[in-house]
Amino acid sequence: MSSNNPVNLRLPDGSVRTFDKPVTGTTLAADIGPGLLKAALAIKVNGDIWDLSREIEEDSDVAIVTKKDEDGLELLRHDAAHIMAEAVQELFPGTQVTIGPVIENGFFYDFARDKPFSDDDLEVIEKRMHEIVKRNEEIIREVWDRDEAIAYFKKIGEHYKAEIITDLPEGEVVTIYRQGEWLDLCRGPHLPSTGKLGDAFKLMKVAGAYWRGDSKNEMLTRIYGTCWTDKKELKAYLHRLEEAEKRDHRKLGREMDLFHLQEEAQGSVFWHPKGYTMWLQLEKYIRSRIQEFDYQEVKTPQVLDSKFWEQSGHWAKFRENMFVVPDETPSTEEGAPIISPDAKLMALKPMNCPAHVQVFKQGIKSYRDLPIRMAEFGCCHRNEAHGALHGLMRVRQMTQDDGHIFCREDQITEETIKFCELLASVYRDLGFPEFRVLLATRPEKRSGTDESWDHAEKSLEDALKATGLDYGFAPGEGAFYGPKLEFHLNDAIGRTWQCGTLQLDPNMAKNLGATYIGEDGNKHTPIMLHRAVLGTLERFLGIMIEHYAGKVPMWLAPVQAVVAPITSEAGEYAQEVFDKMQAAGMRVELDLRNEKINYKVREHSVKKVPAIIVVGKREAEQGTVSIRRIGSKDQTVIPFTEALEAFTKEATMPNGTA
RNA sequence: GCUGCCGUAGCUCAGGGGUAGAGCACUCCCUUGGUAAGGGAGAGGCCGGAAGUUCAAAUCUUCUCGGCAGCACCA
Repeated sequence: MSSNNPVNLRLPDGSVRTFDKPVTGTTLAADIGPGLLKAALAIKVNGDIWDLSREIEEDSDVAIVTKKDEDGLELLRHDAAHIMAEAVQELFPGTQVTIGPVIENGFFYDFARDKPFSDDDLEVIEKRMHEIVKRNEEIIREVWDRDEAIAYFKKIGEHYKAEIITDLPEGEVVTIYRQGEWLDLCRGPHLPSTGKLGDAFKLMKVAGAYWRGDSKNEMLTRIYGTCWTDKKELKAYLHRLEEAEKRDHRKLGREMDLFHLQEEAQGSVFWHPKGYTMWLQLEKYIRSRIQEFDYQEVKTPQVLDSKFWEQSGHWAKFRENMFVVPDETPSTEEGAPIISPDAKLMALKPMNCPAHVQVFKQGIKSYRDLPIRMAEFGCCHRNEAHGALHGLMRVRQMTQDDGHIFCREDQITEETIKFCELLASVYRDLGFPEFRVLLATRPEKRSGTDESWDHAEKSLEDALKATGLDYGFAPGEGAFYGPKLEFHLNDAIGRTWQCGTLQLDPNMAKNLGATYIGEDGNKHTPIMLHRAVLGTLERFLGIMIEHYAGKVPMWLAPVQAVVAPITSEAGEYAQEVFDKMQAAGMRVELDLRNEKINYKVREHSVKKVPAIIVVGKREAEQGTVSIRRIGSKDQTVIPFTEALEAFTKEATMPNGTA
């Protein structure tokens, strides 16, 4: 078998096969067996995924990639994007292609076209994709000269592609993939032919997306698709999506009668009694937690003079997100403008920090006073873009579980560790043992010098390292006054939302003239740590509703139990049970309606009441209750006194507060 | 804010150039029924708003407001 230039390929099981040159992934797969040759999508060479047709020149560790591998699925999705692009360009000549990456569960491709695609186009495109798969076009990798490639794409009117190649780092190999008549610039790797994609894909939706993610650039039209290894998985995915939609907090909010939104107060929540009960419970819990961590709660003004915001830097960096309020008596004169053009301006606070600095500034502070941990359930208003609003997750009026830690430079690490400790234990208590941490660095629009940012970013990262948490980066995502840690949680359909945050701010206290007297007797500017554990009560409740699909823990549930007699015969006993539970401090309802027990059970189940307590003649005679828990079809019959004890225990907050 | 889609009773949705329908919810009546919808009767909308085309518009056109998804922005 060996010859002058043999290539040794070592398989994952450790066995080595030797081939004469030229050798490719296809050679290897064919050598192993016809079944694998058919299933092969690509080959992993020393950890990198290569096309099957690419020649392997040296001895390597290899593995054939099939659909069953995670890498294989990614290949399928990537090729689905390419095949979609081919279909689009066949059907809509003149459309330019830009980028088409793999994303979670699928792929997308951004196109430039005068008229954006509509939902109706998707069907046609999808049909053509299936045809391209049937054609089973061979996919061929070619290495092109950079300048030739640029010239070529310019010539055929693909200006975005030409721009992409132009911006490739020097020395990067320009590879082109050909499938049938069509070709695209791509790093690869790809399947050997379009037929390997199969039919487990579906185009999902059209959306606009800015070229290079910048709203100053032109908007492209993006087509999203999903792609799986087989139809069964595709179906399962679509089913999962449907199920997730049932957990949408906006839907559950209506069904459970928690809150509503209406256009006269866009982005601001009307909390109903039940929703506000949850709010109050959560607030009570977090309040007791911050007390435990030595925070002092304050309450500061809602409307402040614009000159105040000028000082804080908000006027320059944040004004477009602020609600401005004229400080003037509105004119009642017919036809006259309500507010004169030279009215003095105030603004609703978008953040609590400048107000907290004012509290700090009252009286002289010593270094011995630090750290000062000031907390506020601060109601803030931000004029968010219409398109950004989203149920409870993104609102215009929000209540943060805000806090500012005024500390010395040398206290940053300890305070960061303490905060992360608090946050992690709160998240654990609330059902989120896992969360994502990101370090967000300096944005384009910022105040403060580069030196102060260098320093702030470094000390925040050092402090973060000291917490031992795993973290990633969010470049350019910091607040305008400082870098921040972001703590993210997911909603029902996997979108991630920033909840908790810790922001290191070396600038604001200085801008607002806050100082303390140091050990040396001189004035120093305190460091401010802006921090929120939940982030906002609105968003966090939204996340919790989705996380628990409405079936929140009993301590948080607006109605903890419903007592439902089977017939009026047990009405008196039901009343007695109800009274005792209420007297024990539980949020309980009594359902005496003349309805069948089936009907009552169904209704309270839909409302996600944690416990339905059914009582009939038997229970009345024996002093028991029949308990049906939400999410279960079983019932347990136990003595009422026992049940009450268990319920009161369960209704206790995670940290033991009643 | 940008792109696409959508906007009919409280909710979910059907209809579609000749002045509007279903199920659930609501009100009343019958039913006292053992763990996710018992039966009957009734009330409720002028079809997001404005303008236009037409003998005639919820149905077509334009504009506008709002919702949803994505993008951008952000807790």
